[in-house]
Formats: sequence, C-alpha cells, structure tokens
Amino acid sequence: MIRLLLAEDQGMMRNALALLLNLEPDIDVVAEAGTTAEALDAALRARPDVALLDIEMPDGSGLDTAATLRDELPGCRVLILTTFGRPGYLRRAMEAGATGFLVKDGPVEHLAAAIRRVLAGERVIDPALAAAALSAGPNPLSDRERDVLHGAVDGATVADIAARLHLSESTVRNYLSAAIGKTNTRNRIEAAHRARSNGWI
Amino acid sequence: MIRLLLAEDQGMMRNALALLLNLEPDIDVVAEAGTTAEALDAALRARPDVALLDIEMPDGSGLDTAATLRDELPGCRVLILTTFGRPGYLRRAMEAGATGFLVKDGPVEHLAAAIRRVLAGERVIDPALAAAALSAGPNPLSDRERDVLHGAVDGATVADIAARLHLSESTVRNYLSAAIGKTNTRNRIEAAHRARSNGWI
DNA sequence: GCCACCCCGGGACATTTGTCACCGCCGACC
DNA sequence: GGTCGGCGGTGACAAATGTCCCGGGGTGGC
Repeated sequence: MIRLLLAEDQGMMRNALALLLNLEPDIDVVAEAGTTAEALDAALRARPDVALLDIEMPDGSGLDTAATLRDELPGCRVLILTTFGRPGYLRRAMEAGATGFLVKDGPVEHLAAAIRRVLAGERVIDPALAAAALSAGPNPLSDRERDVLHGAVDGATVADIAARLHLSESTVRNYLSAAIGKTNTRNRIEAAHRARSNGWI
Repeated sequence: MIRLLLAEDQGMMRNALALLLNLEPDIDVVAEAGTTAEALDAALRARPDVALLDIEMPDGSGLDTAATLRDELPGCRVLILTTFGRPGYLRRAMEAGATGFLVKDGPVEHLAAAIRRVLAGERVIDPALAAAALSAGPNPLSDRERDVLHGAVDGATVADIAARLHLSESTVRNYLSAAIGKTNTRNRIEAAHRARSNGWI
C-alpha cells in the first residue's frame, strides 16, 4: 500500500484527487493539505511514501516544501504537480530533490501511474517539458534582479521597491534595467511576465 | 438522468470531475470540452440539461459562452464554475443568464448537489460571494477603459495599445488616466490588477 | 432643451521610468 | 595577482507615463 500525502490548495481539485486516488487498490491517501505549512506538518506526522505537491500555494511554493522535505524526511519521494509547465519550475524542482514532475493535464490515471513509478525511484518527467527546459537554458537573473522584478509584477513603483528592499532608488533602477536587458523585453512589466512564464521567479 | 456538459480547460480537473460526477446515480456526463468553441459545439450536438462552464478558458470566457447558450439552447441551465470568486464575475454571470455560480472550493459533493438544484430552476450562489458582489458595487469602467487596461496587463506601451485599438496615443493616455482614477490606484499596472481581481475585465 | 455620460482627440506639463557611464567593495576562479 | 561577476550606489539624460486643460460629436434621460 502506497502511503500518499496530497498537497493542493484548490479545494475541489484536492477533494477529487483524493477520492479518485483512494479508489486505486494500492494507493492510500494518508494526509491532505491546502498550504505548505500544513503539508510539512502532515508529512512529519503521517510519514508518507510519496508526497504529491502543488507548486502554487497561498503561503509559499511547493518547491520550497520539496527541499525541506528532502532534509526532514529523506525516505519520502516527492512528485510535483502543477498547472504551469514552466521550464524554470522543472529545473528548480530537480534541484529541490523532486523525483517526478507532472502538469495538471492528461487523465488521473497518468497520475496514479506516475506515483507508482516515482515510488520505485524512477524519474517521471513530461518529455516535451524536459526539452523546453533544456532549450530555455538556465535562469539568467541574479538574486537581486529577481527581487526587484517580484515587486514590479503588482505595480509597485521604484520608490516602493527601494523601501521594501532597503535599497536606494538608483540601485533599484539599475537592477530593473539589467533584468529588462537580460529578458530581452521593453519594460519592467514585460520583463516580469517573461520571468514568470519561464519559472524564473 | 441529468444530461451534463462539462467545459473545463484543465485536463486533469475535467477528467476527475467527469469520473466523479458519472459515479452519481442520477448524473450522466454526455459531453466534455476544453475550449469555449468545443463547448458550444458539443452543447448544440448533445443538448444537455445542464452546462457546467469554467470561466477561464484558453480561447475565451465561459461567461460569453453562457450568454450564447442562453440564446441558442434556452432549455439548458448554466452553472458557472470558477477558480476565482470575483464579484464582477458573479454579476456578469447573472447578466449572461447563468442559474448558478460556484467556486472551485469545497467538495465535489457540493457540486453534484448544485447541479440538481440548478436543474430544478433554483439559483445557487455562494452567500459570501453574493455579499461581496453587492458591497463591491457595479463595474465603474467604461468599455474603452476596459479595452486599454486589457492591453496594459501584459506590458504593452501606449503606442502598442493605440495601434491595436486604432486610436491616437492621446486618447489612450486619457483612458488610462481615467481608469487609474476610477480604480483609485497609482499607475496602469495597479489599475489593471484591481480591475482583474474585481472581475471588471 | 438641458444634462450627464461616453467617445475621440490635441497640447502642455511634471513625474516616472529606462539607460548609460562610472565609482568602490567583495568573493570566486584561474 | 588579475579578472570577472555580483552587489550597492551616484549622476545625468532621453523616453515614457500620468495629469490636467481644452475641443467636438453622439446618445439617452428628465
């Protein structure tokens, strides 16, 4: 019996997956979580064989949870399940020690199959996504450039970002300009969008 | 037997819902669609009793599909199912003739119950969301203000928007300024975000 | 008829944004 | 030791943005 942790913030999706995976004869959903905090807590309590983690969660990223889990619960395999097949996500998932990476596409049966293969230690990755990740290349942005772009997504001004990061406005503008150059875009908004769609932030 | 059309772009969610709803003794999923075009096509072919429509779909909005369905297939009840409980969405859904409005939260059992109630002609709306919609008030933006904001989300410049809408740059700037004023924000990005989170665009 | 609102545009202006050159400091790598 | 890159900062400048005037035309309500 495969002991499974299910971390997914969208209630109906979580409920549906739990019901369907429990119908599988060899899978037992032993814990459910809607936030990364709950996921960590439940994992340490229930000690599952496989953790199925969504990336986008309200209080943080499933990628960070994966990294923590690798240290705290080394025997647990991690399978990332996400809406967006972003190249940078896949790269970060691998660096965080994930064994598999699936997009929320295709039937639930694929998911059950992936869980079994991940438990056997096999790496499960969508081939098209793997190719995209390789062709897209690594994240060109430095830490600070990511920070300032993160602020730019929701319309913060240079002054806002500078205050939040305790930097001077000149510095923020320089980082923004560098990020715009590296992403090959025309302004901070396009830069932030490209960075997001590539999974760089 | 309730004949149901299921329109949802996320493959795994659609698959999971189809499986679970088919398990209900009185529900029969007679058609599935991943785009609004497929949804319309399938609806006219399968003539379902209830259409379950997602709002966010790659080729358009489920809200528009609902309006079309009201004209083309008057006997069919429409139940909107969406990730985001945005006040403006609810308002637009009602104007488009939807009978029910659910967020992708809570268990699948709620969804099945809602389908039955909608078929009986009953209106099904999340009470908290209804209250939010009323307190948020109507959409303050004019058609053109929405158009220019739509362009602003992904980083288009004034020149880009003007070209796309066949307007002069002055006009675009005036609309943007008006939208920023009406949304009570500081720049086009904040304005676009607020408009999106309220379901105004 | 008047009023309000939307549509479309022009011009002027202050502010913000994006770019570039340059500075020092540090750590890593060869 | 030198070089490169990241980090933090300054100053100057062109371009884009946001705001405020103004104008005209249309439509719908009272």
